[in-house]
Amino acid sequence: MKLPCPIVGPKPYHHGDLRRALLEAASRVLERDGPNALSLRAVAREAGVSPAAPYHHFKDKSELMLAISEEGFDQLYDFMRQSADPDAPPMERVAAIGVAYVEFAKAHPSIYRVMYDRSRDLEALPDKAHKAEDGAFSLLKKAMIDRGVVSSDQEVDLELACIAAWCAAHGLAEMVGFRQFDSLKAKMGGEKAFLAGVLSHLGMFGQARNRG
Amino acid sequence: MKLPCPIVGPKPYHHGDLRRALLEAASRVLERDGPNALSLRAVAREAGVSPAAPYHHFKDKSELMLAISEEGFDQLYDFMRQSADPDAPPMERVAAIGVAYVEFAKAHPSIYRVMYDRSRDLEALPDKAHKAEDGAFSLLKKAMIDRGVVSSDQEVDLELACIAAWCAAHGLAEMVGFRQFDSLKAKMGGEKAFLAGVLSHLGMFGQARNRG
DNA sequence: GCCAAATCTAAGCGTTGTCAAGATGAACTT
DNA sequence: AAGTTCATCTTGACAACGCTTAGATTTGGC
Repeated sequence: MKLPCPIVGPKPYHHGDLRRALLEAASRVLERDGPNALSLRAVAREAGVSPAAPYHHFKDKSELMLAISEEGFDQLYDFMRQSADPDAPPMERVAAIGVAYVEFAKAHPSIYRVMYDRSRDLEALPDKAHKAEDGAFSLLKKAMIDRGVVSSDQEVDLELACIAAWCAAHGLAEMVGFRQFDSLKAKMGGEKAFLAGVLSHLGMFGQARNRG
Repeated sequence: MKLPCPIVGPKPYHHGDLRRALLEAASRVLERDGPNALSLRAVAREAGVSPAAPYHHFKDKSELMLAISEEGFDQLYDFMRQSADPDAPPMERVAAIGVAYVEFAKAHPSIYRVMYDRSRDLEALPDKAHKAEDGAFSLLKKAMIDRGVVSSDQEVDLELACIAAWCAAHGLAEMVGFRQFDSLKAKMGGEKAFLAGVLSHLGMFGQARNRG
């Protein structure tokens, strides 16, 4: 019984494309049962294959997780790009990128967990996400250049500004859901206002900083 | 064979104080074998008891991890406090707190991992770390007040500034070790300069922002 | 049509978190 | 001082996990 899968990549043997199917199964498990339930066996079960089948497409569990993580970074980049209107003023564009980053993490918390669990294990972001010419990092870099944040040492300072922005967005993305902030969110009239308020305090995102 | 443990709390029965011993064993395992090796059984093994013994002191694994996490936040606070000279200018004090935060995470990466793995699972920081009158968060708050960052809506804006700072420090702490930044660190002449550079871009830490 | 390679299954190893049942020994009662 | 109580710890077991090996099955190339 061969599954009809006309858009086959380099691995259209028995199953059709088990590698692709596993990644989609993983995504389903992640959305349904959360990141703690994402075991290699659970993914295989969800895809309808034996627990050992994934080992023909991924060296071990951590390589599967890495692939899931990389897909997540791709999706994150897509969302950031489509949120950053290239015709908008650079200031707004940078802010839009920051908001998009945090909103993605909030909309897909399980994926985001896996993305950074892997990155912390490997002590690096996926090269695809960071180095790629059309990756998320270079999107931010271009917006930063347009905004003109550089000072004396342009090359280094630009890089630093982007890294600082990424770190700030990541920290906020991981902590924005913490219950300690609930009362403040309520006091501000919603999480959206809270988010904008915090971002306004983070240098590179904040045109709102001198509004008070 | 009773262990001599004169400073007994409410549980000085067979072992002496297994709860304390387990936390110390966990700390040893963490430093020696890293966060991925921190299993309930490994901790019990390190403490020299059976795998089921911890269940008389912790409801389940996640409660053990939470206790470890809370101890970590205590240590973090101690380090932040002793790094923030109360007689220093408020500006420097805030910056010192930020540097201390990141340096703690860098010095004890395994503990820091457990601290935030638990927090993410529970979607909250330990109440002890956040609410306590003498906790790390209120230390930051006081320094922020002295520095005078508040704008129109003082109460809310102060809270936002502290949250933003915490998020930024956390993001930086988790990402500062990523290998993608190695070349930039080298170009800047060391990780210390890199760290200061990034912090200077993060609004609430940066008196260096207008130095360029 | 056949062979070699690729793919998947079956079975099993060692480990993990967790639980129920029993052994142990300190503390309280009388 | 003996016996009871009860928190503490051990033993043994279970299901689920990551991973490995051996074998069955299908595919593509000759």
